[in-house]
Amino acid sequence: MLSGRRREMTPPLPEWRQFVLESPPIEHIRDPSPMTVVTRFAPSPTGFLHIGGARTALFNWLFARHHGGIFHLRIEDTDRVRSTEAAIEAIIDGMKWLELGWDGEIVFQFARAPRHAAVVQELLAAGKAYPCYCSVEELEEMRKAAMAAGKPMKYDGRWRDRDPGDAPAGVKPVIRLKAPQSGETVVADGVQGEVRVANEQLDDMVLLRSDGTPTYMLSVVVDDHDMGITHVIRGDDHLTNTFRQRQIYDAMGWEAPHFSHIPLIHGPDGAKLSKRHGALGVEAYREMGYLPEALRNYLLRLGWAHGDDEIISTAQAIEWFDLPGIGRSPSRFDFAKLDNLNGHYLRQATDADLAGEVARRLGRAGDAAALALLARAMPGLKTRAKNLKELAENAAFYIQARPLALTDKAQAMLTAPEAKALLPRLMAAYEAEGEWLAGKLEERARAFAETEGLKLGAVAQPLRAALTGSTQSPPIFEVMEILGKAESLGRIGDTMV
RNA sequence: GUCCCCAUCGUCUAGUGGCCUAGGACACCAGCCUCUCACGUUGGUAACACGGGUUCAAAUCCCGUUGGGGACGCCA
Repeated sequence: MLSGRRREMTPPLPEWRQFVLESPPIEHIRDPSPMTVVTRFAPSPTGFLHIGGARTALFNWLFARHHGGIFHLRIEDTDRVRSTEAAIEAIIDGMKWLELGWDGEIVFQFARAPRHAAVVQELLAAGKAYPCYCSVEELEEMRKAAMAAGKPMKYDGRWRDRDPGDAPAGVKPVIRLKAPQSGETVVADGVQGEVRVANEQLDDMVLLRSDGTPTYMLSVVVDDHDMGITHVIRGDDHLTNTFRQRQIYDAMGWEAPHFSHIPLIHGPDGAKLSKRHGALGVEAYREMGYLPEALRNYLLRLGWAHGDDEIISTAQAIEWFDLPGIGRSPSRFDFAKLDNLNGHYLRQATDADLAGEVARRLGRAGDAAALALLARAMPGLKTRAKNLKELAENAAFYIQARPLALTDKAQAMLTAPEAKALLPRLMAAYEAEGEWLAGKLEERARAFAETEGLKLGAVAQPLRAALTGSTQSPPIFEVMEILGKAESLGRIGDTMV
């Protein structure tokens, strides 16, 4: 494993750069203890950390934490064209926001390319790999012909046993694995069970590109082996890749890790997740006002179950998480359920934390007075919002400067003759109030309504419009207490000009 | 085209042959609470894709059909 000592020696560079500088690419970092569970999350930095990746990361993290093991983050940046630093940062920010901490330094796959190439040299020396000089045109023809003939689309192995002397001049070969041509390859999957495929279906995969860089198929195997990964938990889309990877493990005589392929997440329409529905980066969920603990709980329940339990704290999840609990069928992303869960965690959050978040969203981060006011208002506010964005919108009236902006409905209510007649007298009654407490204020409103021959609602609604600028708000007498006498009377007065 | 995987209420799921006239949660509908909107609470609608087997007994096991998904790159 990666040692803690190395971390202390690292220069003050961005955390995610450290491994690149510190790690000698050709080095075995296999954990000496075979009993320790080691998992990893290995995204490719070609985009943000999307929701499916976040769930994969969560499962790996939970599994490692459950077993007191190690969880690594590995950036699969071997595609130099599509990998970007912005994507790397987005992934790291996403992991941090979700509070999925990794152990050791981040492993950058591209930095280990020399090690990957060295493994291929071993394979070549052992006669388990060979150079192939096929052109992309030839390959394309092969695929077309195979499809037309109703056969699997694969490379036909024409350079497998050919004399290297036949090599066309000036062509750099790729290196392919000399894969078994008969029999079958079996994978015992932790989720899908035993899965097998006939080796005739598989072709001799490319290990090293003609420019000498390793392919994904090779890199994952070498890195997972070198990092001592014991359990690979990843998306279902890798299930068929596993057969090929298995062949590399076998060729090297390495023990393969235990695989678990979790079903993919689909959009609400059952189709592949697109940007239209859930395939947003986790930062988009943060922006929408979802809490990391809510998202974790939601993602956990999407594809994993522990009986009828729905609300599962992270501590509880670590205690309970296991492979048998993972479902085998794909699931759809459902914002309604996420909203419900988020509402739950929102109500659970402390008023101070919420006030801070709201103040930030309203551009009043450092405003101590606003913070204090919001914190006091939070109990009434947090049952009425399902996310932080909504919470901030609903809280805005508390800290807005007079005169208040009014919604159309509030405006209509205040311009109605009944209200115009009512408010001045009600205001006069409140000016006499000495104890500015919700209970007292309500008593006074009730008494006032009775003498006027009105229902309480007929008094409370205009009051609400005047004090909050809206027809919906927390209990209005609670609002008055929090706002204070001066501000309350001021707002009522504003409606009479 | 070839191979692989999947299939319980609208959605997430419980269920590992009898405890299931299928349970929970979200959503939805109705009631209660109530100064609005929420929260909370009570109740309700709603599913084992289809067809064959195996068995005394099948949502659960087997086969097929249909439907969905995934993989077949010198992408990851």
